[in-house]
Amino acid sequence: MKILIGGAWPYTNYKLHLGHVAGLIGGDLLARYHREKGDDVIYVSGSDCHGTPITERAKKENTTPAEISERYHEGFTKAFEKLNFSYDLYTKTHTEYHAEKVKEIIKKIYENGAIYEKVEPQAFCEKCNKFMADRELQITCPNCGNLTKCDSCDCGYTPNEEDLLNATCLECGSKVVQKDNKNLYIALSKLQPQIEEFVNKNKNKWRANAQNETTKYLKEGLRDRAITRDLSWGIDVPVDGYDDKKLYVWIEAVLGYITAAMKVCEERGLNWEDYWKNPDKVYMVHGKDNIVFHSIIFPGLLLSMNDGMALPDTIVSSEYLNFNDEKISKSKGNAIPAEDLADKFNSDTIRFHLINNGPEKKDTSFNMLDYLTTHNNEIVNKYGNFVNRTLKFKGISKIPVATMDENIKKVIEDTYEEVGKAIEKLEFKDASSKAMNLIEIANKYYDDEKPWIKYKENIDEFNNVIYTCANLIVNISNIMEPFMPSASEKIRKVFNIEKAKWEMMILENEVELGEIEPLFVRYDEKDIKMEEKKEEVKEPEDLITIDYLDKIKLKVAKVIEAEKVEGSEKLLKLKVSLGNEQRQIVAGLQKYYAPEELLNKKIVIVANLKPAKLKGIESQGMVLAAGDGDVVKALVVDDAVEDGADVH
RNA sequence: CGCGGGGUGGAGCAGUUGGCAGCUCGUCGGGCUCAUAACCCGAAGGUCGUAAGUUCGAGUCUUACCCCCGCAACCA
Repeated sequence: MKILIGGAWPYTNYKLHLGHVAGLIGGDLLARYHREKGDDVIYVSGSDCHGTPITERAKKENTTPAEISERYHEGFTKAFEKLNFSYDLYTKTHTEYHAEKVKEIIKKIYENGAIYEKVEPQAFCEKCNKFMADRELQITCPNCGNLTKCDSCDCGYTPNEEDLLNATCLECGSKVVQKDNKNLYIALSKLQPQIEEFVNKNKNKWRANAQNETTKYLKEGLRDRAITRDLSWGIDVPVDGYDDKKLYVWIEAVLGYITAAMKVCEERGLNWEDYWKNPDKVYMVHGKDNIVFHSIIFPGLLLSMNDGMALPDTIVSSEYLNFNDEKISKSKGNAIPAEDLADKFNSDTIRFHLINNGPEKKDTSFNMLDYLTTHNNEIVNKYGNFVNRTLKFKGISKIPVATMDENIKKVIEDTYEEVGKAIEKLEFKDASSKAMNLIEIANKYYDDEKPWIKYKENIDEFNNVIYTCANLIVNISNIMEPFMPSASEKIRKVFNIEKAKWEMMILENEVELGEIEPLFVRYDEKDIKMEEKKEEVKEPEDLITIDYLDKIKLKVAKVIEAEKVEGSEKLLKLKVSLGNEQRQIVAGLQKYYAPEELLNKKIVIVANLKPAKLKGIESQGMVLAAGDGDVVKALVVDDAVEDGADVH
């Protein structure tokens, strides 16, 4: 069987966190399972490097989008390695190869007539000389009165077209104008019947959330979507007249499933078309926020290629993993970087815990204490200990070949079947529980047979029991391979087994037992206490993240008026110019400056500090100053710097 | 009346087409000594968010309400 598995491409503007892993681990589970079955698997993914958020981030950090995305791409790669993801290729969208292949595909779709040009008025900032996306604009929300980005307001209001007429550029603050802009659109509306047919055909193979979400969009009727953006960071548009634009990230990122598979095939001397045009199964593994891109946009592109491409028949979309019952978000500071956790704890048990407690059908919550419980009480105690009590049985140095218990043999066979079935039904939690169940049965068998008594009273019976237990271990390692690959590998080493297989394995030769290391090491509650504390504090007091720094908007302001505040010994009232706006600021500088001393100086202010009233006078910012005691001086900037300039 | 997901023993969850309410952890009691104080057995503990309805029978279907969470499409 030819199996294609595509894991979602994580976006390179933040570290890979446990939420991502919880959604993606299913892909690795499927890949390892199918490989054990002897299927021909191509499992790919990569980092999504392009798009607006990365560009914005780069600007703020005064670096290049390439630097930002590369930094995170490296982190992602390491995190996946540490968690034993078995991608055939983990690449990124910012490669020559991907760009070239994407351009070929888009060109083909354009030539097929499924991509067309449309001219529409769009917000344009004359000062920045560019077209603006909604998220790059701001307005005063007509609903709550606060300043907000134009894609949506915190109060829940979504600005409409009329509201946007008054929008200002988030970057320079000037009012935007409407100007005709041309973009390429993909004609999804025409594909409605084909996509509906595709969805209906595969409905029962998808996770329920994917079915629901997709049906919702289909019900509303598919809309054509722009596939180009006014950006400088991304993949060039392979159509004349679009030199100043790039392809929309989602369009090119999903094509990564194809380009990465092409690359794998190229390296292995295979024909990629054998896979993408005639696979037995195509799995797409991602979180619920990615559903429509995989269930509508990507199939839309595949159909538009009009080239016999297969469609993703199995959509494995997970819900969200929360942390301590809160949504994982970087602003809350509770996004545990996957790499850090993998460094400090056991990657196998992290995998197992995330699968066994994963957000399969609804959001679930992760916390360190639960993880510790899974690690110690489930895996160390049951799995680790079963292996240990068999292989380190006092007094024996080898496992003899004897007679296997028939009941146990049957149970093992059933477990292969049931766990396999559950995995194929995408019920990974159930699969993990059933696999674990075999280990519980193994421990029970051990206790029932009492080998420590048989060892003294009946050596033949003892040999049968210990041989049966050894066979249990070997088969458990096969069944657990998709969940906990490192432990399985350790077991294979002891038994000189080359490869995990999804089938009954019976030992044919006696096994010499050398120095056996424990499969897992127990953690103390103290180990995680440290972790939890650190996470709760979010960041140590003296270290802030770059994200935090981004929140503080520092600007250069020219003092145009300065006077003492009536009835105050400390305060000065200043009027400052930020170029396009003026502000009133009350600062505690009277002791250190005569008002006229400050006039015309260029100082630095915190521009987004919540306004406060001091002595009844509103202060719309804060002056930065240095020193304490008798010497305090405002930060003065060179005259060459423009009023209102960002400080970074 | 924007859309969606969810509320099941102390905790985390499973309950497919309605048919005596299950699993893991934790708690309590007992057993064992091969093993990483691990393993095995037994027990306690739930009026399945609330109210009404359909049905011989509802956690499972219908309606209303309460509470929690997520998403509102040029945002990955």
